[in-house]
Amino acid sequence: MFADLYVPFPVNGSFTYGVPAGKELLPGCRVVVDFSGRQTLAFTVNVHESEPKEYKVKEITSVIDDEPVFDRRLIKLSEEIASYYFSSPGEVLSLAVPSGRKPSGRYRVPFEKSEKRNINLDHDQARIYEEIIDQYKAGSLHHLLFGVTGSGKTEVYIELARYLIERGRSVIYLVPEISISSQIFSRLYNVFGDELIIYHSSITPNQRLHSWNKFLKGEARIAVGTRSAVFLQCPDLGAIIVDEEHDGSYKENSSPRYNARRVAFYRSKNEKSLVVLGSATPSVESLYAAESGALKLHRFTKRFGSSKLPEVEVVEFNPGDGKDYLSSTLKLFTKRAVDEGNQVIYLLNRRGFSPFVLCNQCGHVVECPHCSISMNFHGSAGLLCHYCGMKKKLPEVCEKCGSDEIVKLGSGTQRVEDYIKNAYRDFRIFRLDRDSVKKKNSAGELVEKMNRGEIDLLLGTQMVAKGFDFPNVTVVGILMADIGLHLPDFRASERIFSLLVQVAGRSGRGEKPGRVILQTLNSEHPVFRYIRDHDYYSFYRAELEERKLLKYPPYSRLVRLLVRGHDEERVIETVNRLRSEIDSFVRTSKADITVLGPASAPLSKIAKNYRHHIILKSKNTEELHRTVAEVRKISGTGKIYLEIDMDPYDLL
DNA sequence: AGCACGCCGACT
DNA sequence: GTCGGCGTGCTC
Repeated sequence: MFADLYVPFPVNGSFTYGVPAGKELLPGCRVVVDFSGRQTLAFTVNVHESEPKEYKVKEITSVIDDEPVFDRRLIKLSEEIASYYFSSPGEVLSLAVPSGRKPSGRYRVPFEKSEKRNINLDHDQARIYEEIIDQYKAGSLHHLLFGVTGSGKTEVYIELARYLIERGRSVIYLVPEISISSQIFSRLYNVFGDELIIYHSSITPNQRLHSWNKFLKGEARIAVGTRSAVFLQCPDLGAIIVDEEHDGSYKENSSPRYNARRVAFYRSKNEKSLVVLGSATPSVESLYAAESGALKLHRFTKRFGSSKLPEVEVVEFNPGDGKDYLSSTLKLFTKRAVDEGNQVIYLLNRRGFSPFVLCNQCGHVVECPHCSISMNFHGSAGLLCHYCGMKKKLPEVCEKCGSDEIVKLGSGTQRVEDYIKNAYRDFRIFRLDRDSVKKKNSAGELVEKMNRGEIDLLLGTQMVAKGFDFPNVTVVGILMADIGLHLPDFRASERIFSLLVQVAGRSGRGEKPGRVILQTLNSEHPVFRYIRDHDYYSFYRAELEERKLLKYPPYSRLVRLLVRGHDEERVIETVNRLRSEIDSFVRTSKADITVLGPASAPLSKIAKNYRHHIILKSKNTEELHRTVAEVRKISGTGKIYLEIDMDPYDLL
């Protein structure tokens, strides 16, 4: 017996190994083999009796699974995804299939199970639910739910899932990475109980395998998870729901650089399943697709029940470096809200104390020695690089001129936490950011404390913006709305717009009306006007106009070719060679492709790697693919690496 | 991805 | 004359 295997390396095609005598092996099982001198995991795609003539086969070292953990559908999907993203099927499979060896460990839900709650859809929700079911029966598989924050998309997802599960089908419910701390897990658990599995990166490999198998066998019919849950196997896939579909965390940031949203459409094509995207701020691409008819658009006209959208006030405010972070308007509304027993959320989208440490004499900024990034002051933890994690002590004198006038500029959540604890002495204040979460299970603890009303003011980074549903929050303060708006990236406005709309939407979700105070250095900026007016469409139109002018998505497709390495000269030499290779291919093949660069990437150095990139733009996906396939052999040699990013999320 | 093979420069 | 840089190709 022989087996054709995919190995988790960027190699094309499968490799044939001998099955040990007396061993049973089925396609879909994982094995361990010696591949060019290394013991490696491999994936069985085919078992047969024909011995290869041209080479001598090696024998499989060991078989991991008695029963298959994937089938033909996942093999086909991994081939499609590999070819779209310039990866290999084995690499996709090693990402898709859990790495655990023995399925074990029930996943303990970190929350209490309440009795199953019946959901009553309101008029809007019921209308949209019926619409989707009708269109689904008529053969429309692709849908976009567009509803303001708090309009109750979740209930529609749940009812759709229930409809499909009752008909013996399975449902995958994707959430952004950040929502691990959100309440969606307990909410679904309360509806579906043991029919639900949870699948995200912070459960152990063996737990992942356990959940994978439950879903594979149909013992659980609904799976909620992050990006990689899009690959879960089941007997009959009914739908993939992509909540907060605009979110960047659906895009994988290392090879294979897939976008789970796109994978959902591949699966839909192969398995005839529904795809339901949903957002209060749909990505420009998705709304554009809906307008051109590729997706069915379903609009909620208002918030769920009696709650109204919060009133947004844009306040021109300059914190004047640490003198004051709060405008009098924000202070006023905050105090009033807490006095009335309500809760307040402040967003400050920057961690740490200060993003810059510099010398007042010569202006020298302390940078990470491995990245082209200023180091962030984190109080007693010293200096921290937010890109590579490098830590360093705060220098007592300037590294350059020896002056002892070291100043810290700008402000992050930790510094502002100190400030507001002083400003509101009797408030119970909680900080939520990556640094505070690391310490303890603060996310779960936070949700409980917020629900019990033991927190008056929650301050945090973008983590506070997503997935929380606290009915007593009536005031949201956005402390420095400008942060991130001017990043050199074509999606910068879109990211800030959706972040600010999301956080604004945390306010006034219950009976009481909500208010948002948006503090900015430039209240004239159109993005803030759109947010104030809850006017997604004007934002969208303006953004489309810009994208059209610059031929960015959705008017083109992008590929980013990034060359990186420790030796900058060789990086530049390689990227230049790449460019001339592209030019000559584009010239001879007459491909309709715009080539930008090479240029140093905005983050010109990360973790000792210098980064230079070339951007390809085209309407023609096939020509893009052919061009990249042709030039990728100019890949890194030695310690120079070429990263190919199809449909990049950012260009930083 | 990792590794062996193989071809041209500056050196004990 | 060799050591060693890195470009090329292979791995069942």
